[in-house]
This record gives sequence, structure tokens and C-alpha cells, in this order.
Amino acid sequence: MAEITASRALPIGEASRRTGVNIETIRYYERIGVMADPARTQAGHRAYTLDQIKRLAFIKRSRELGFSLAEIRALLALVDAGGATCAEVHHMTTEHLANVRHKIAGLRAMERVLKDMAAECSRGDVPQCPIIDALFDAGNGR
Amino acid sequence: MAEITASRALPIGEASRRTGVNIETIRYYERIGVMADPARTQAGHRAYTLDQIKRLAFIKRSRELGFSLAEIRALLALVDAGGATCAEVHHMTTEHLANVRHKIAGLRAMERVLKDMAAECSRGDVPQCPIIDALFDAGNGR
DNA sequence: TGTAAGACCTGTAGGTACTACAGCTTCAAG
DNA sequence: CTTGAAGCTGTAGTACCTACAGGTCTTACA
Repeated sequence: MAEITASRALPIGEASRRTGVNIETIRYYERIGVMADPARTQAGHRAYTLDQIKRLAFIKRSRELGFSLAEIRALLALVDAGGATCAEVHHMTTEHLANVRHKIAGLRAMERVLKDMAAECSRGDVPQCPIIDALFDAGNGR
Repeated sequence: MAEITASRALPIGEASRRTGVNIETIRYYERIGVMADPARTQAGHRAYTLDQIKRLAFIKRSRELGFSLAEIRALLALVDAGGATCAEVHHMTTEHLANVRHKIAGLRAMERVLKDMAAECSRGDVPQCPIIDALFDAGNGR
């Protein structure tokens, strides 16, 4: 943990502002090891290099695209090992894409059922509601 | 916690089989209060009525449709209060439907980006990968 | 130079929805 | 009577953070 000249080092708040990652989350990433321990100032404050901030932005972007931290860890390991071949990364990406598509299909099915349920509902002031009935009866084969 | 005649009471394993809800999950629902404490046999085993099993099926079905336990709690409270009017239930459902649609939109955007990234990738054995570049550069405005 | 606000530190607990034990007791069939 | 399945409680782990509490340090201004 070398100390770093002030000109290139940024405190955690600045890292947070630049990447949009919450300060607490940055510390969390450090704790679980997806971000390496940054250098510290003499007072013990974290000091980030621009490279580390780029890494943080990478994590943010990947999270936004729905990659799990485990997947991101794997991607970063590929990068760090220097042996990140296109083929490997492509494989991870398409696999993840398949997951996303699967989720979309599930949500679409959900959407259809919810829409149909809502459509059958009178929206009235009556205590009998077809939505509740649908939820109660579905698993019951009645 | 009245005891119940054996003829109408079902043990937790049977409740699990009939609803498809994991035994541990049933006990969890009890602990957090979405399922009421069931009657017990003299030995302390849980004994479920058919009504309680219907309630469990309701929860299962609602979870499958993406309702959170908090939302399900609210739905069940409406039912329990006897004042579950169609209008209230309809409101909760359409609100949830809006959530689902929002999630779908997010995942679609994700899908597009992932697809485009994957398309630009040569899948080759080279260490330069446009996917990694895209992930690194996006937040950076480079 | 003093001080007050703001940023930073560590460590822990909470939230969501489960799941998976460990270590024990009870039931049911042969 | 024994054995295996099913039940019990309680706790800890999963993923991904978020939110304190109770300190220290920096920075700007009077």
C-alpha cells in the first residue's frame, strides 16, 4: 500500500461522484475484494488512482447491464490475467444475454396474466374481486 | 392454537407437496407472519387446514407473479379485513403491472446493449476485446 | 489561530426472500 | 423393536447493498 502523490490521488467522495457508485458501496466492493485496497494518505484516507476509478466505472456499468458481482469478478480476473481473449468474454456475454432474455420472457408472461386479471376486474366497490379469486384458485385446480 | 382432528389436518410435508412451497419456506412465512401460526399436534408438529393451504397457494401464485412479500401481505390484509374491494385490489395490481413493465423495459435496453456488444466481438483468440473496451469506456466519456 | 462544517474512518446491523445446515425428537412400517 | 423418514428449533449463509453510531481529519472562513 504505497502512498501516492496528491496530484493523482482522489478521495473516496470524488471517486463516488465520478462513477456514480455510492461511497458505502465502494467500501463494500473493497471489503469483498472486487476492488483492490487503494493506497492511503497518512491520515488513513483512501486515495484512488484514475485507473482504479476506471475499474469502478467498469463495475458500475456491468452491474447496470445485470452482470452479477460473481460474473464481474470473473471478467475482471480475465482482464487482470492479461489473457482476456475475445472468445472467453464473448462466451460470458452471450450466456448472460440468454439469462436476460429468459427473464424478459418470464416477465412478459407475468405481464399478460396481470393484465388479464386487471381487465376482468370491475374496479367496483364490491367485496368480490376476480383478481383475488384468480390468485386463490390458480394453484387449486378448482 | 387449538388442536385439530386428524382427518382435516395435514402435516407440513403434505402442505409443501400440495402447494409446491418448500418446507423451510413455509416455516419462514410463519416466522415473518404472512402465514398464521398453524395448530399443532400433541407432539408439536404443525397441522394445516385446507384453508391455510389455499392461503399458501395464494402466496405462491402471487410470488410467481412477482408480487413482493410486502405486497402480498397487503393483499392478504385486505382479504382478512373482509373489505377487499375490487377497486383497491385493482389499484395494487395495476401498480404492480407498471413495475413489471418498467422492469421489462430495463431488461430490453440491457438486451440491446449486450447484443450489440456481442455482435462487435470477433470471438477470436486475440486479447483485445471490444466488449471489455465497451464496459471500460462507457462511464468514462473517452 | 480558532472553530465549525463537512468528509472520512471502522465496525456492525438491517433489508429481501429464501436456503441450508446441525442436532435433536417423533412417527410409521415391517 | 428397530430403522428411516419426517418433523422440530435455532442459527448462519446467500446476494447486494444501505444505514447507522461514534469516532477522526480536513478545509474554509472569520
